[in-house]
Order: sequence, then C-alpha cells, then structure tokens
Amino acid sequence: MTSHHSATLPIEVGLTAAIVAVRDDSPTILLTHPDGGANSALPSGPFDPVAHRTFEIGLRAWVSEQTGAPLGYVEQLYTFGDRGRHAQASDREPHVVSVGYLALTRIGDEHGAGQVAASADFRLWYDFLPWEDWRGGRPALLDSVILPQLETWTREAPGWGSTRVLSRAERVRLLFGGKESAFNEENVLERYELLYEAGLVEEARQDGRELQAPAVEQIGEPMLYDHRRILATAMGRLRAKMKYRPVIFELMPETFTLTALQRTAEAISGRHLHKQNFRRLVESSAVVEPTGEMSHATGGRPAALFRFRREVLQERPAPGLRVGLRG
Amino acid sequence: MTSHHSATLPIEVGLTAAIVAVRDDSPTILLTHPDGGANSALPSGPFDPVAHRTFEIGLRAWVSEQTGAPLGYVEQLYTFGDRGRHAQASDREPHVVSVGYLALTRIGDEHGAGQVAASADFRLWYDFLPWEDWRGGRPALLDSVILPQLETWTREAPGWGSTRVLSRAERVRLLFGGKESAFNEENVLERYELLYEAGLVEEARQDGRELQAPAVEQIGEPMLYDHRRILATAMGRLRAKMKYRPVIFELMPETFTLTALQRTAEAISGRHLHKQNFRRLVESSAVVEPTGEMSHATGGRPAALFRFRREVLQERPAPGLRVGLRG
DNA sequence: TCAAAAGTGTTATCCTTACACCCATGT
DNA sequence: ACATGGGTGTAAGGATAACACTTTTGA
Repeated sequence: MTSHHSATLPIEVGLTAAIVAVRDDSPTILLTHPDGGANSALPSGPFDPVAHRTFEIGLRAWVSEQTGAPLGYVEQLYTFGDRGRHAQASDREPHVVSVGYLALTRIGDEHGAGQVAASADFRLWYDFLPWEDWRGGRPALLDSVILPQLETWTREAPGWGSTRVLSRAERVRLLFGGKESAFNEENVLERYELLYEAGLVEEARQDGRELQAPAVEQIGEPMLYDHRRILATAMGRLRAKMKYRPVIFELMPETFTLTALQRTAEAISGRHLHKQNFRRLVESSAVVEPTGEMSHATGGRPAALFRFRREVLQERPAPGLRVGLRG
Repeated sequence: MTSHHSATLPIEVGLTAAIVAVRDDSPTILLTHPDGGANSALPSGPFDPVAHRTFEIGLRAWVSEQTGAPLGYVEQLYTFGDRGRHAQASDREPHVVSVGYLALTRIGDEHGAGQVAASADFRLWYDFLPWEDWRGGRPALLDSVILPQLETWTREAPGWGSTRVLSRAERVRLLFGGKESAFNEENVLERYELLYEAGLVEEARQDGRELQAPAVEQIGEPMLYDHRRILATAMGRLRAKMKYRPVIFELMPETFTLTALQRTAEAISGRHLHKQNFRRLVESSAVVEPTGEMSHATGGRPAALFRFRREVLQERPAPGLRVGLRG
C-alpha cells in the first residue's frame, strides 16, 4: 500500500543530531546558532534520498561538512512529526518531520574533533535540562522552583486519579521523585514533556500554548524548534544504553584511569556513583584491561591507565557498565 | 535550520503498523493483501499533516478505518528510509519513508475487534520469522537449513575478525547462538537483517541483491516492501518491553488464569518459561490480583482467575513481567 | 607530614534459579 | 483410581550495596 499514496502537503524530512562529547568531566552537546545570535539549535539538515542512500549516511555527511566533528557511534532515536511543535511561520510552508539521532564524539581528539566550525560550539547539556543533574545531590531548583510550580499545575486538574489514566499529581510524583518513589534518571524525555505540558518551558510559549499564570520564570535554557525535546530523548537513551552496551568508551580517550571513566559515567547518568563498587564492577566485567602505564596527573597517588577491551564485543552479548542504583 | 530546507525529490511519509494479537496461545499479526492475492503486507497508510495532528492520531484513524481493529497500546518503533529497501517501481516515484509502529489489540473482544475487514486477517507471526519460535526447543530449521547456509556465507569473507568490526562468523554465533553463546530472543531485527545480508530471505532478491548461489530455499514467508523488517523490529521491541512494562495485559482478556498469562508470555518471547518461577514472579510483583472466580475450562483442577491491577502504574516505576533466563 | 586520590577486603541482603512436592477436579 | 493441570515451600548461588581500611604520591 505504502507506494500508492499521494501526499496532500509537501513533507520535508529533517535529520537532527544530538552530538554528545565529554569535556572536563561534564557532558556537552554540539550546538549551532542558525540566526547568528544567542539562540541555540542542534545541527540539522535535510534528508536528500538522491544524494544519500540512508539516513545515517546523510547525517554523517551533513554533520561532518557543517561542524567538522567526526561522529563515532550513531543511533536513531525517534521521529517527531507533530504539527505545532516546530514553530513554523505559516501553514503554507512544508511540514517538517524530524528524525532525531544520537551521536557520540570526542572533543579535541587526534582525528580533528574540537576543530569544529566557528558557528558551532559545545555547551553543557545540563544548561538546558538542569533538573537532570543529580551529581551533587538533589538539584536545588527542584524544590525551589519546579515542584512548587508543578504543584499549582496539578491543582488545576486534580480529580483524574482513575486507574486507567494517571493524574497530574501521580505523574509528577513518578517522574520527579517524592518520598517513597525514586528519581529514575532514564525518564528524561517524560520529564521534559511534562514540563512542556505544564507550560514551564519556553518552547511551550513559542508553540502557542498558554503559559501558566502568573508567567513565572522559565526553567532551563531553551532551544529553537523542538530541539530540546530531541536532546531530552538523546539523554534518556544514552543513560539507558550505557548500562548494557559499551557506548561510553566512544566518549573516552584511548587510555584513561578508572576515576576518569567513573566521572564520565556520572556525567552521563547525572548521578553520583559509589567508587568502590564502580571499580569492582568495571574490573570484574572485563570490559577494560590495564595498559601497564600510570597517570601522574591526578594530584594524589598515580592511577593505573586502562583501555577498552574491544574483544568483549565478540565475547558477551550485553557488555555495558551495569551501574545499578548505587553504581 | 530545519525549516529552511528545500527537498530535491518528493518525499512521502508512510505510517506502517505491526498490529499484534494473541489467538489460541499463539502470537498473530494483522495483514492486508494490497494486490488482492497471496502477498502479505502490514496495514499502512500515508501521513497527512493537514488531517492529523500527530503520527499516532493518523495511524489510529487509518487502521481503524481500514481494518476495524481497535488499537490499544501504540508505540513508535523506528523510521526506515533506505533507498533500495522498498521495491519502488522507478526512481521518478516519490521516495517513501516508513515510520513503523507497534500496536496491540485483542482478537474478538467485545469492542469489535475480530470483525476486521474482509481484506485483512490475522496470521501467525512465526510463519514469517520461523527461527524465532523456541517454545518447543531449538527450531529444527536452524540446524537443517539456516546455519548450513550461513556457514557458506561466512566462508565468503572469513578474515574480518579484527577487534573493531565483527566477522561474519562472529555475528552468526552471537545472534543465532552456539555452544558457548546463548540465543538472545530480543535480537529479532538483527537476525533478520543478517539473513537479508546473506541473501537468505526473499526480500533481498526483490531489492535487487544477489542471492546466494546456488539459489537455495528461502526461509520464512516473505512480505511486501520492507514490512517483514518492521515485523522483526516490532517483535524485538515487544519482547524487550514486556519485561519492564505491563504491556502484555493489552493482549489478555479482562480476566485470565495464570497459565493463560504464561502461555501469552511464551508466545511473545518465543521461549518456554518455568512454571513455578513464573507464577511466583507474577504473584509477588503485584501486577495481578485474584478475582475470586474460578475457571473450570482447564481440563484438570480449576484455576483461579486474575485481573491486571492497573494501580501498579501509579505504584511502581517499571512494572513488567521480569522474566529472566528461565522465567 | 599531611592532603588527596588510588586501590583492596569483607559482609549482609536480596533476587534469581532450581528442585521437590502437594492439591483439586473431571472422567 | 488416575490423569491433568493448579498451586506451594524451600534451599543454593550469585549479584548488589554498604561498610571500613590501606597505599602511594605531590606539595
């Protein structure tokens, strides 16, 4: 059937990439500034089926050309097609469908990353989703700003607590954590979408949604179009994936100390991890091997350097960093 | 950036649904026959952004209109856009991008399912991916047909065993299981794609790929376009998802026995599950509650009837059937 | 000598897996 | 009575989480 359709409105497929790297133990994301100003967007380009056989080929070519960043791991996230979530100028413009991708790279590695084009830069991803950074404990703005405002929002429609549909209050508690329920760091997208629904992020205003009255301070730095939603999707996927696939090593240099690996895992997961258990877990899982070299750049006792054991790809079906609740 | 593109070839977005139901303890999928003959395809329709605000709304409307099947759970799977995987008649036709969806429904429930249109029918999904059914132990055609042919294929390019890229033999072993390595039931798509690469499925021929010489028997019933690939994606996703989300109850009637629930879990996962552990796992996880009624239709001792406890959605973050290796 | 970070050992607890067994009903 | 499927108890093993402690360097 699929080949007999005739579209009634031109449709454009945009490939959008959340390109993640780690710098100084913090996760960053590659951004462009399409209007030349302060507004941020993800690198994004059109899919041209004539020039490129697959989405991924198109994406790699496009990103490489525009930002100079060499992509390692690339994974499709989700395809967003909602009308009204892309801030179109008019209804006569083509409808844009965004295929979101997660990509991993290294800043300043020998292959030429770090020399990204002048119009692109790496920014801390927690600038855009600050409530996701629990490395230093529960973020203060949760209790000072987010939960009070969500509280107001839940009171607007309190009675929905049927068993089929979750009430607003139940969604808030399940996603942002409360006394009994924990904060699950993988539900990044769900939290962002809830804040969008509640009118607490700038993008909701741009899409023509009513903001919560009184017009309170917006939470986290906004992005153009629906790109912050794609970033949230990428963050959630990466947090889940690193537990069962060794993707984190795409973000590490060739050799690294176990502490550096732990800092990267913490940067991505947004959680503090337990040092001793993390080390034992990593060493016992055979995903790394010592190089024999030592790093003296640590400030204290020199640390042994390790490298990723690529052979685990052949040995084990799901070799990730199985960081549990306490890592 | 995304809104400034100009496409060079018309692009069409097709919404394609793998609609799953369970009949007589076996998983089935809803199929259409676009050419009126024996060839099968998944229900599929164009996305029209004017008529439908979101993909999901468009998909529900379209499937409901064409097949009469009421969809319960709906989830986006993946977006396929490869040139050359959709059997287009010519290069002048619009390029088709398929957004694949997984949907769950019930056959013959009181809401009108089962009365699907005459042009649509439910077929066993293992007819199309027979190597995925391990309920009765290791499928015979693995050793009689698939592995011998893959063996030939691996010998065509044996030397690739670097640490960066897996060799053909390593991929076969990791995906289809061998002496040391187990068969992971979630990697449905990866197995199908490997068989496609090896030229062992009919779709590879239709897409113009060279089939393995001598032209050996094809494995599993083919589908039109790339729809068997979407089915494989759906099967893998459902097998993974049912372990941490209570999606399986979308396939069950309102009340059911624990054995019926186990048969359904086995139907989806394609594995035999351990009875005692399955029961304890289910009962202790509080996802079901006894109705107090008994079923006398079992042949032996009457079985207690249970229902899904929808409250778990409010209580626990990840309430699935945590079936491990032995369930 | 002291701060700072690396690195090791041990134990309690929970979850998974496996095995053995009893119960209630229809024929 | 016996076949058939329903239902329960318990113990071994492994993984996780939490604890306390020692070692090695640079300043």
